[in-house]
Parts: sequence; structure tokens; C-alpha cells
Amino acid sequence: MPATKRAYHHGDLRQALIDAACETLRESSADEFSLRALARRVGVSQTAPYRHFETKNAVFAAIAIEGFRELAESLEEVDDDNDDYREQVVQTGLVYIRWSLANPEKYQFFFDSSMLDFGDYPELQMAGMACFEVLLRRIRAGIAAGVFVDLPVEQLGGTMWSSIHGISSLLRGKPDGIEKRAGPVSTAFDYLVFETRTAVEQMVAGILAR
Amino acid sequence: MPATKRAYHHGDLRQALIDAACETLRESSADEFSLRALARRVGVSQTAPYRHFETKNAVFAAIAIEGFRELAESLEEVDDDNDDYREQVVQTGLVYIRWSLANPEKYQFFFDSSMLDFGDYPELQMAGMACFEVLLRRIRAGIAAGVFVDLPVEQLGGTMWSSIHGISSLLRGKPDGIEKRAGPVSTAFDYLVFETRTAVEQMVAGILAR
DNA sequence: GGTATAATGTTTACGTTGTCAACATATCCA
DNA sequence: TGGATATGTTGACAACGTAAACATTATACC
Repeated sequence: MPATKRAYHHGDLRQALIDAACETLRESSADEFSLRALARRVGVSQTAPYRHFETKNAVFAAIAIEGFRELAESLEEVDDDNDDYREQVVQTGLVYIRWSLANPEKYQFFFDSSMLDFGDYPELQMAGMACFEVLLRRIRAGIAAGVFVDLPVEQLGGTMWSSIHGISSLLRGKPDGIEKRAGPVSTAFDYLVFETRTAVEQMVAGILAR
Repeated sequence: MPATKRAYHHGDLRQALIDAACETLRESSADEFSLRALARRVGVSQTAPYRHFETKNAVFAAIAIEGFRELAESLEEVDDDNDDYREQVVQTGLVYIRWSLANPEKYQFFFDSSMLDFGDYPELQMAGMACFEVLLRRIRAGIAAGVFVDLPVEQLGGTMWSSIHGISSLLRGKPDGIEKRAGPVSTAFDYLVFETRTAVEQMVAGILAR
């Protein structure tokens, strides 16, 4: 199937829908998102999307899957060709947070069960696990090297992922850079200003061998 | 306005709507929530809710406000009439997590900007801040006592709140008790089993004076 | 190459939703 | 007591998710 547009058949409607959906979700919130408006935006009939997605939520699932894969790629780019496991995990956290803030339209579906039931999308589960594995791998190396406390990697991984996700979640919607950035998502919480890097370092400090 | 039901006027429709909405939200997800169904459930006409809430989202805001106040109450119940500030903060975290898991229908709105723009509801901002203040107060005491690192309380508070929220968020929807509990929200992540208390202790360890 | 069949698109239709306007009834205060 | 105000109902509208029936294009096999 060539990439050129045809009059009737689109060419790659599925990906076009995902891309347009992401654009829409950058402009307005997910609960105002409409499949019909998406179809209009792409220039197809209102039921055309149903040839590629079973339901509206399946579009969200596809976006989340794409997101997990892109995030995994970003996490892989962190240099782990050295012995500073502490710094590796700090960097992994910072890249995670940076990515989540740069791609909120995808990240919002990662852990929001009100929109998406992961159980309905096995591919989504796999993509999420693969992403998490990158973090686990680095923590595992750090445990083996005696840098982190000698507990099951799942325990330390759970602590770290929770913490990092917590920051991403609370910072969502904030406009400034992440080096110095307002706290929770609401403007009312703006008096709570903290440095992201320091926060991540404190989180990692919690799992260091003592 | 007496509490008895009248034929035409309800008595306390506003609270009845909030309560029924919470029940509904325990049974199904927020994106299937319908104002009309809510009205039906309470036994009033489909536009009656508009005498008490400007929009559907205002119902969510009211639920979140009620939630923040209840959570603040729970957090206050933690014993802080002692000098063990580390344990105080650990307990605060555990109570927070426990409450969030026991009241997911309210907690889901606390930081989900796709459902709720805090900027639209100043009362919601205030309620959230009041909640967070309880944690800040205990951290502040710990800093003064030299138990936690000497950094701005907003910094440590940000780290702790993010971390704790992260756990709550990832554990949402899990059925088991929190002492030993599966990880992220999806079943696919169930291989990631970690102990909540240990995780919170590790998080607090990250802000201890060294 | 020509044709059956599958893939992909459109039109039409239905029931539900959020919300507005107009109207009805109950409560409260002068 | 009566008029203002709070609170309820009825009816209407446009938008939505999605199913069914139909149209067009691509593909696979002879």
C-alpha cells in the first residue's frame, strides 16, 4: 500500500487518525475528544475510523501503545555504559519525566484507568512492561554492584516508578522547564515550587545501600 | 430546610446527587458517567441537577472537594504528638495511600486534569492545599528537629507528595490489601509485586538528614 | 489479464447525552 | 398575606458513539 493519497482509499488512514488525534489532544482535553470531530479533521466520513478501531477507546489505546514505545526508545538513549548506577537511574527518571511532560497527550493514558482498561488491550500491557523493563534492568545492575539496597528488584522498581510517575503526574500541565518547576497540577499549588532534579535525587537516595 | 422528603422539593438534592454519583463511580468508570442517568437514579428530572451544579464537571469538582476534606481529616488522625518525625511522615503516607485506595471514586479527580480544570474551581484548589498542608507541617517539624535534610519544606514536600501520589495512582484498581500489593494499575504489571510500607519507607529515607 | 473476495470507505439511522429555555410549584421574608 | 426566590419539570436541540446497509477499491488466484 503506497503512501500516496487516493480519492477513495486513504492510504494510511489508521496512522493519520492517530496523528490527528494526538494533535487534537494537545489542544483540548480527552473528555471533549470526539471521534466524529477526528474524522472531520482528517477529512473522512464519520464512520470511517471504525474500519481501523473498534471503539473510541481503542484509539486512546493505540495512542498509549505508540507512547510506550516512544518512551522506551527515549529511556534506552540514557547512557548506561558506565558504572555509575545511581546516576543512571537518576537520568532514567529525568528522561521519563521530561518525556511525559513533552508528550502529555500520550502520557495521560498510561495510568488513567478511567479512560482505558488495560485488560482490554494486551498489546498495551506488553508495551508498558517493555518500558518498565528498561528501568528494572538498570536497578538490577545497581543492586548487583552493591549500590542499591539488597531487596527484590521489583520492590525497588516499584518505589522508583511510583515516585517518578508521581512527579510526572503532578507536574502535568505546567508550562515551565522542569529544572525549576511548580508542583501539583493546579495553579493553587503553585506556591509549592521544587526542583525536579533534586526530587529525583532524593527518590533515588531512598534506595541506596546504607 | 428539613431533611424529610417532599413531593416536589427534594430536601437536600445537592448532597443526594453527590452521594449517588459516588456510588455510580464505584460501579463504572468516569467516562461512562452520565448526568441524566444520575438524575434517574435519584428519581428527579434530567435537568434538576442543573439547579445545583452548573455543569457535569461541577459535580466531579464537588466530589473532589468532599474527598480532599475527608482525606485531610484522615491525615489529621495520624498521631503527631511525639518526636518521631520520620514515622509521622511514613504514617501520613500510608494513611494517604490507604484512603486513596478506599475512595478511588473521589481520588481519581484529585490530579486528573483531563476531567477537571482546577482553575475553574477555586474551592477545589483551597481544599487541596489544606490537605497538603498537613504533610508540610510534619515535614517542617522534622526539618527543624534535624531529622530531614535542611532544604526548603516545599522541596521535601514536593518529593514526598509526588512519591506517595505515585503509589496511589499506580495501585488504583488493585483489589488486595496494601501491605503486599501488585504494582501498576494494569494486570500485565502484576509481576511487579512490592510492599507498600517498604516503598514509603524508602521514599522517606530519601529526605532523611545524612 | 479477469474476476471473486476482502479491505476500506460512505450514507443513513437510532438512541443517548449535555445543556438551554420556558414554565410550574414550593418556600421564605416583608 | 403576598411577592420574590429557590427549586423542580417539560420539551427541545445539536452533537455524539456506533450499528447496518451499501459502494468502491485492492488483492489473490485461475
